[in-house]
Order: sequence, then structure tokens, then C-alpha cells
Amino acid sequence: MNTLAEENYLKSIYHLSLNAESVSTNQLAALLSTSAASVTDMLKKLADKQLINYARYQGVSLTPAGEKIALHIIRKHRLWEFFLVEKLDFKWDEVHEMAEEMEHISSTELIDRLDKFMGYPKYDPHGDPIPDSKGNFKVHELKPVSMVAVNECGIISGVRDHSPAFLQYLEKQQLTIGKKIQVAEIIEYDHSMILQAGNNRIHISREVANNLLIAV
Amino acid sequence: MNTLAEENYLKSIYHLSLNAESVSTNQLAALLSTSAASVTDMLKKLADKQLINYARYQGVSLTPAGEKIALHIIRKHRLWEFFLVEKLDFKWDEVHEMAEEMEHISSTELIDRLDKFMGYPKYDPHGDPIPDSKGNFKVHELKPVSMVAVNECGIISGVRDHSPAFLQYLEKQQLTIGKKIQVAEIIEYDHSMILQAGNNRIHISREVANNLLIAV
DNA sequence: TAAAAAATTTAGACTTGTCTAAAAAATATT
DNA sequence: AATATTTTTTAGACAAGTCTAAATTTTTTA
Repeated sequence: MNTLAEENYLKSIYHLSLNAESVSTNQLAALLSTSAASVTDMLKKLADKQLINYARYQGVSLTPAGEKIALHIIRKHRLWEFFLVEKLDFKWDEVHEMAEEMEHISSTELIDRLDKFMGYPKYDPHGDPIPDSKGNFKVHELKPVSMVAVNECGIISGVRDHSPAFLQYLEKQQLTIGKKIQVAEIIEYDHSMILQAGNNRIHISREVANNLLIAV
Repeated sequence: MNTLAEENYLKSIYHLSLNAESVSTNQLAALLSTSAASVTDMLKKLADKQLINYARYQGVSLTPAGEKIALHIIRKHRLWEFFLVEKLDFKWDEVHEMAEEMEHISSTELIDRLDKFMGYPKYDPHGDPIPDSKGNFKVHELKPVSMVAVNECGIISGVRDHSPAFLQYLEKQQLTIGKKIQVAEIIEYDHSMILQAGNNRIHISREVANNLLIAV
């Protein structure tokens, strides 16, 4: 098995790879709150284990073996988040840190039974897809509310910013996963938007609209 | 917080302290499958942190602060074991290793909510008491079946040997927690015993009788 | 395109937790 | 009580993962 540090590197490489083909040393150092030198050391180790493609100064990407491990960790993280919210009544902004520890529990049998216990959920409390036991998941087509035209409707289905502050703000505005909204008005001056959600009109900034994702 | 290694030492010292006032370096080395030299190193560290009473060559015991931490880890271990058996349908002989990892999840709020979710269980799947959030628990008066007189009755309430082999054997003989039994006969020659459990007569060796605990 | 800036790697060191071998202390034995 | 045995500690070393400072490579910019 891999160490805790190795698992965290693989997971971070996976997440950063979603935005770009290859991931840089500094990106990893920033995300993991560590030094670039430490990242280089670990990249050599992961390359030796054939979990990443790495050439000096060239950035890294996951090999199929590395991606498989990363997806398994993400599966565990998201299933535990689902458990914490659905069974233990935590709020969606409270679960990340706990899941960050729980994702390293090693038993595969345990996580498969947890999956079954909860009825094989497809999405975690933030709308992120939960890979199945084979690592497969479907990304639903999402776009930021900021890209939606006036009068268009959609279902809130994800967030780009997972910070507690943002999640708490959304909760307070009742902009939670599954809610149907319509873009009522766009303020040209600052690109802020007024959303219609049931009988409520909610005014959100451009920044919020950028970080809130809907399925149309 | 304490490291994983520190937590495991505290837990081991607690368990060994149940049989004797003070715990020796070699006892710890054996239980933790490590060298006596490593144990000495760690004891110095724990003594610096005021979690144990330690004087060279004199053995160790937990301070109140150390005991509090040990009991919290044991609480987490036993609650997770209960969860695994009651909610995820694992057998009582399968859960120890998993709980061994899960007991190090740090959130106290999480464990308190897990406790509530399961209805505040008092005993884990092996009959061991689960400390409450303040570290309190009641030990019920148990004695090994080997100490029970002929014709006496009792409820199976615990085990002294937690090994999967022993637990599987008991399960196969239907000698599980909560079952009412009566000592039907004691074979003088080898101190083996015949138990009456409902309509079944079960013949157990002296060794098994020694490791099976009942409340009378 | 050559110098400057930024990104990355190397070198050397530190901490944690472990090890083996040797020394010291405690305990048992004759 | 003196010696032998066992237990425990000390000494010195190692691997993992991290650090800072310096060197190297790549990228940017003038």
C-alpha cells in the first residue's frame, strides 16, 4: 500500500489535472502547503513506483495505475461526506476536513458496504460525482450560473468553490443542491444577477454566479 | 494532538494496565511488535508530555491525562466496531483491523454523533464496554465459564480472547453474546465442560471455557 | 537573442519512529 | 553474597518526509 503522503499527492495531482494536461511542481506545492523542493522529492518517489509520468522540469500526469488509486481515494472521500451529511446530520460545509482523514481508511470491503448501506449515491453533498467501485462515474454537464442567459432555468447541481464560507453563504440564500432557479435579470454594470427561486428573488454577485453550477 | 504511534502506545499501556499496576517495557514491545529499545524511546517522549509516569527500569503507568486520551481512543474503536457490525453487517471477527484504523479519526463531534446515530450502545460486539463521551463506562461483573459450577446459569457477555479464530469458533458453536447457557456437566479428567444452550448441548475445552465470559 | 525573472531541482540538514549491538541495571540463582 | 541471567537503556544508524539555501533550467521580456 501507499503512505498517507503519497495518497495525498496522487489525489492532488488528479484534481489539478482536471484543469490542465500537466501539473506543475509549484501548483502542487501551493495546494499541499509545502515547499517545491519537497514536491520534487515526492515526485521522484511516485515516478519510481510508476504512478506518475514525470520528467525533470516537465510537470507530471498520472499513469493509469496512479489514476486508479486517486479515484479510489476520491470515492472514499465522497462516500464518507455523503455519510456524514445524510446519516449524521452534518452540514455540507462541515464535512470536508473529516472526510480528509476518513478517505485513508484502507478497507475496500468497508467502503463497498458503506456504499450499499447508503443506497449507492451518485453525487456527494456538494454535487461532485462519486466513482463506483470500478472507478467509473458520470460527470453531468454543468455550467456556471454566470454563463446562463436571462430567463433560462436550471437545477443547482454543483459548486466550484468548496470553502465553508461560500457553502454557508449559499445555504443562507437557500441556494442548495437540487433547487430549481431561473435567471430573472442580469445587471450589466457589475454582471451581478437576480435569480428567481420559487417565490424568492435572490441577488448574487458575479463571483458567486461564477462558482455556482447548474444543469440545464 | 498526538501522533498515531503515541496513540497506539497509550492504548496499549491502558490495556496492559488492566492486569497489573505497572507495565513493563518488554510487555509493550511484545504487544506492539517492536523492539524494547523503541519502546524506551517512546516512553521518554510520552513522559515529557506528562501522559505517563515513567522512571528508568521501573515500568510505566498512565497519568490522568494519558488515561483520558486512551479511553477516548478505546471509545472510538468500540463505537466503530459497533457501527461495522450493526450497520454494515460485518461479523464480529472481521471488524478489529478496520476499527484499528478508524479509532484515529480525530473529530470528537463526529464520534459523538455516531454514538447518537446508533442509540448510545453500552457494549461493543465482543461485549466490551464503550466509554461515554466523558470516559465513563460500567464494567459488568463477568467471570470465565471455567469458574462456573455445575447447574449454574448465565448470559454470555464477553470474551478474553479477541482473535478471529476464537470468535469464529464461538459463532459456529452458536456461543454468541447475549445467549443464555447452563453448565450441564464438568469432565474432571480434562476440565472440559458441557453447556446447555436451549436444546443444544455443547462440549467445550478448558481453554475455551477460560476465554468465554458470562454474567451470572 | 541575451539578460532577467521565475520555476524547478539538488544539496545538506532535521524530526519521527524505528532498528541492532553494546552497556548498564535489576533480578534470580547457586 | 557473588555470579549468572534477564530486562532495560544507551549509542549510533537508517528511512520517510519535510525544510532552507544554492544551483540549474526554463520562460519571459526588453
